[in-house]
Amino acid sequence: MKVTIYDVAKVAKVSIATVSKVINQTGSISEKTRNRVLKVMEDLNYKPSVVASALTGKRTNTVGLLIPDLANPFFAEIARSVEDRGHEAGFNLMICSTDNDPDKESEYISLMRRKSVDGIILASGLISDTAVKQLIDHQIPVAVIARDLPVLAVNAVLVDDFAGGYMAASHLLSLGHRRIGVVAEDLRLLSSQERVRGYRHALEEAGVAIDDGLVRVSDFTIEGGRRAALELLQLPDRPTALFACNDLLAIGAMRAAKELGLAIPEDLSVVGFDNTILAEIVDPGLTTVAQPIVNMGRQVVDLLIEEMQGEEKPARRVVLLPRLVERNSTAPARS
Amino acid sequence: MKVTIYDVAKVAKVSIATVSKVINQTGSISEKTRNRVLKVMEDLNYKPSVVASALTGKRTNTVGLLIPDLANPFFAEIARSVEDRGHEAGFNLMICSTDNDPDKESEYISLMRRKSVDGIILASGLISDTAVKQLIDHQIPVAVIARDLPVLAVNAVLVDDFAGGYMAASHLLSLGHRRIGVVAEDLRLLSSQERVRGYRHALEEAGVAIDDGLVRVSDFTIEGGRRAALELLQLPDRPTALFACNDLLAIGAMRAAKELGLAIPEDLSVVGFDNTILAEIVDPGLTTVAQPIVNMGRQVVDLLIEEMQGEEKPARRVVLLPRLVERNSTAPARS
DNA sequence: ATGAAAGCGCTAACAG
DNA sequence: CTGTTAGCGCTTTCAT
Repeated sequence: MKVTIYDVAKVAKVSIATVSKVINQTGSISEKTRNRVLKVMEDLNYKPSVVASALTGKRTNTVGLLIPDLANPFFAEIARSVEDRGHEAGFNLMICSTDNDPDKESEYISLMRRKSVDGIILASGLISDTAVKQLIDHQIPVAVIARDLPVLAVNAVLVDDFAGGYMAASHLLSLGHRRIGVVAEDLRLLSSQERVRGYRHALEEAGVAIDDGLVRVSDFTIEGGRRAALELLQLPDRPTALFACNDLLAIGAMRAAKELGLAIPEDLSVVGFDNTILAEIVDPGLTTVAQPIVNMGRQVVDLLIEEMQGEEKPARRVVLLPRLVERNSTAPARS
Repeated sequence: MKVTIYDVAKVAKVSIATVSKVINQTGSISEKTRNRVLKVMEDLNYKPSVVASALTGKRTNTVGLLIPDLANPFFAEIARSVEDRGHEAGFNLMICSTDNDPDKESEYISLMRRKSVDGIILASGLISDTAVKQLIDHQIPVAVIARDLPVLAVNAVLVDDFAGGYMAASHLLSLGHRRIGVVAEDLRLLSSQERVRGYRHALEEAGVAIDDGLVRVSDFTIEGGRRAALELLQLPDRPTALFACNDLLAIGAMRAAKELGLAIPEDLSVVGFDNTILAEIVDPGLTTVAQPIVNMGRQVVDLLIEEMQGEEKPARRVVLLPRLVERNSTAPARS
């Protein structure tokens, strides 16, 4: 059978309270007793039950992480950085992939509550405001990463998506491109809207007319990016550059170009977003707007921890600046 | 405050036992009472505490997943497939990245026990036999994926690594290559050894002399693969083909080739292992030995579930056959 | 069909 | 410094 605090107490000839105290380093215990208890715990290979201690109101030392898709390198990298920081802070991650499905999101949030996680980190997209509000109302620490929930007072860390879109477009403009297509993610995501807005702003600023036909909405997959790009590239007056709102889409766009016999960057420039490992690996290397993933991971965890410690600070939004990483998928427009 | 079973009982004017019974669909409850209780649970937005119910001996509906690195696409894909199947079966994943560090592995295993997971899936490499044996002794369901622990009676699903290595080498041999280098993973991993053994076997069978200098051990990173390949490619009589024991290493090898001005596949053929998304994305497309990741994920979960249901079947090893996916990184050797 | 009560393993007063 | 005891929220006999 499982060895419990009672077993330890019995063998060490003390009360369970004493054992509890040495486990938690609370109260005051004589050196001698402590060592005896410690030894017995060792001998019996005793592992205090987190479940039991949680029931008395202590932490579970696990936090939930909701992301759209673990198999998507961007989110896998986010998850890893959150995990690392979490490990330092002493907790584990319960990870759930939602596929950006609001039903799954609600289901998982509810599940996390039932499992008494100490907090929840949200990277998944469409979470309904009410679901999040419920968490807040129930005092469950929440922090958001790589997504914005502007209406709610929630701790969040994200990049300036507007600036990112602006940087991408400006880069292409500075290379002389004038017809710049966009392969956007699901526009229900605020971050997507912002990226497109940044793009638009750059164009306006440069005095380039905006052609709404040049913006195509896609899903989150390479295949989706490919299809959207295919449409754009078969337009009568095809764009000479494409801004894809994430690296996966950008790769799909590169595929589309290849199919149509367009060379990158000679015939078509492409810029992505995220700077995942994929951007580094495709050929030609993908010029992309980098999110500081590791840093973002650290920061959400830190925000969450503050919250878990009950500090009643007002919610903060940490907005990091993205950075353009130039590789070889962009070049001057042909004159 | 949190709403408990007592609150529900009070409002519904029944005992907590009755509420418990409607929650768990046990005992027999009149239609009328059931509906009343259900309604109250709804109204109060009551969520039964998994922690409390676990303390009474029921499942936590969470299983631990130990992998080397969540940011590694192969393991991220494994994790996702395990998660999906787990979701169907009603449980969540607690995911831990171990970096193949035995200390972390033990630490995490111990932690999972403290947290009363219902079972553990191991994909991490070096887990000491004693750690696993402890789990088995304590009747904790364990299943292994993509790794072999041959000494122990543990449920496992893995590909035939030997066959995979053999396929990779045979493919290169059939293209006329005779000097075939190997970029191996950490040889403490049985799977690595097997892949190399398969390679050796293919060479022997083909009557090609084996040159141990052609096998370089690396870590799990692109950079490691690059370095190892660089050494191999600078050998006086350099290999015309490379077998890299995973896709990441293969990509490193491709980088090395590029640095040395070698064209792939004209000057150098490269084959990888795993068939992650990376193999599809690099240019040229990487010929690689595919592991049926999704299928593997399903199968471990199913094995684990059998175990959790207490079926005292002897441990099974499901060995799947890998499959060579030919892309454009391999070509006939120059004559 | 329903309820009373004894735990599950641990924590936290409180008493001594 | 150490022990007694009352919960934490739920499950499960066992009565009724």
